[in-house]
Amino acid sequence: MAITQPAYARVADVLRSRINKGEYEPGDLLPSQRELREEFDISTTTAKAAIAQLEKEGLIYSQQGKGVFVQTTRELLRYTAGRYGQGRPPNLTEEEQGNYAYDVEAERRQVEVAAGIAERLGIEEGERVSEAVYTWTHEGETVMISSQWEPLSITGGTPIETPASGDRGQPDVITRFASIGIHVTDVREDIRTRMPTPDEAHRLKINAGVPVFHIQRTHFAGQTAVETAEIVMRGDRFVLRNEQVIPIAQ
Amino acid sequence: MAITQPAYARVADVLRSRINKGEYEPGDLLPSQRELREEFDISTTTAKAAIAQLEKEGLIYSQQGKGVFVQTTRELLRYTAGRYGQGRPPNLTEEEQGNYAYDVEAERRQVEVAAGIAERLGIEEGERVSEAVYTWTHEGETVMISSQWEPLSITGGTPIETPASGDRGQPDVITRFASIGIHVTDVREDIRTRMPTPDEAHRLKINAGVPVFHIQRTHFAGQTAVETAEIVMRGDRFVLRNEQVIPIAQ
DNA sequence: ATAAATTTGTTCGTATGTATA
DNA sequence: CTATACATACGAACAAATTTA
Repeated sequence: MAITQPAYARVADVLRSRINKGEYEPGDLLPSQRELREEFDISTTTAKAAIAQLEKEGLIYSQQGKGVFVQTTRELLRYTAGRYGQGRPPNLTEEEQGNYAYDVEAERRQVEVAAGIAERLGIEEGERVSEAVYTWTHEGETVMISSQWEPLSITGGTPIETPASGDRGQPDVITRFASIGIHVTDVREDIRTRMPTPDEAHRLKINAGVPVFHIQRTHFAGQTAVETAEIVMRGDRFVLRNEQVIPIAQ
Repeated sequence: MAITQPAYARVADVLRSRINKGEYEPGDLLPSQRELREEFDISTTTAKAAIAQLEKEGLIYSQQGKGVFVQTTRELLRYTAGRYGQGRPPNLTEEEQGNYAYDVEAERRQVEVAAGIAERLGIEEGERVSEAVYTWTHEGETVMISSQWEPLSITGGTPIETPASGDRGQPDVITRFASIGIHVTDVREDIRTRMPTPDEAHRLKINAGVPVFHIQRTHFAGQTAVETAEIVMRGDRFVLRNEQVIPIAQ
């Protein structure tokens, strides 16, 4: 039971319902602050507060000099779990295949491992690891950034010492390690969601009100961690899909 | 190359670095707006802008009359994919087991199915379905809300016509359907992240700057969808974990 | 190509309301 | 009851980005 709603909330409600009814479609320009002042007989401050409210909800975003727009949420499909690093899922339509056409830029170096990563790899802090930083773009848009670490005690001196990008730009950890006789038995992923850091928001050109997926992934060969990665994905461009086949007998 | 940073951004940077350095810990009270005005020689507006910036990043939240606090991010572990509806994962520590102690409140009714849900169930809009709405609480805190639909053309007249909550409050779809001779073969989940709607923010008592996981799950028996659900989880309380076992032979 | 107009971004100051200690 | 804290709201001015004339 709201006693009396603040003016900015009332204006936000009206705009939100217009968006939900489709009066303003994704990408459309919303009324300017001046128009809101006149239509609702409110001050600049209140108009800005209404805009800020809908920005926090991720419904709209504003651009200086241009105006306020309804968020677009073009989604790419991405498979989680066993699908990571194993290329595209099977049986995709042509349109879906386009969604898997990434461009990847990579930077690779050898460094001393930081504490948190060392723990995930089960090695001592300061040990040498290969580090690779990837930037994934789709249709000119940066949609994902990731970092990857592998202990040089495992890959050092082998042909896979330097992490490589596969055909589709997707570094296939399992195949790479298999090539030196190490068979990955498990992949674990912890998936979180949060708002981007200022740096991430800048690199991913994320609009206000858009969260990110943050995935920590580790490949295991038996009890030994052979690779771990941090993956940050735009929350408005990805759907993580899990498909699990249930064994027939209980 | 930032030419000159706005005053509010500079203040936000200082506060953010204090939080990251641990000078303010989760739950701690930050300086009041009056103190910020004095410390940084800024106006009310600028102090509020700095606070708003860090709220958008999900680092802090404010409470009228009390002050501004560093966000706490107590996490519950939750398994995705095949784990849904199959109880707790095995081999949990005592602490982790506590994380699975949910209380569930359920409302159940029979309704005519809406368009979107009908499509996912592969039935006609307006067909009769059972609908169940669950509210999941953990230590007195609402952490998840979900809705579940099953076609009455499948379950109507059977002992499982009314969706039931299992031992741990987790309705076990696979076991329930098995009891009437229907064997679930696949579970599909599409996982999205977004900011909560005002209604969700209210029901989940979510602080500013905290996104939610939004999961659409469907259970299939062969080609037939037998159940579908919408699940909304607090993004600051859940980690979705995937563990995938890789077959030995390629 | 330039200038003017439009729009959002930043910042100031002030006043009042509401929740909490 | 009082003081403190954040929330809401008004008005004004200038800056920065963009569009329009």
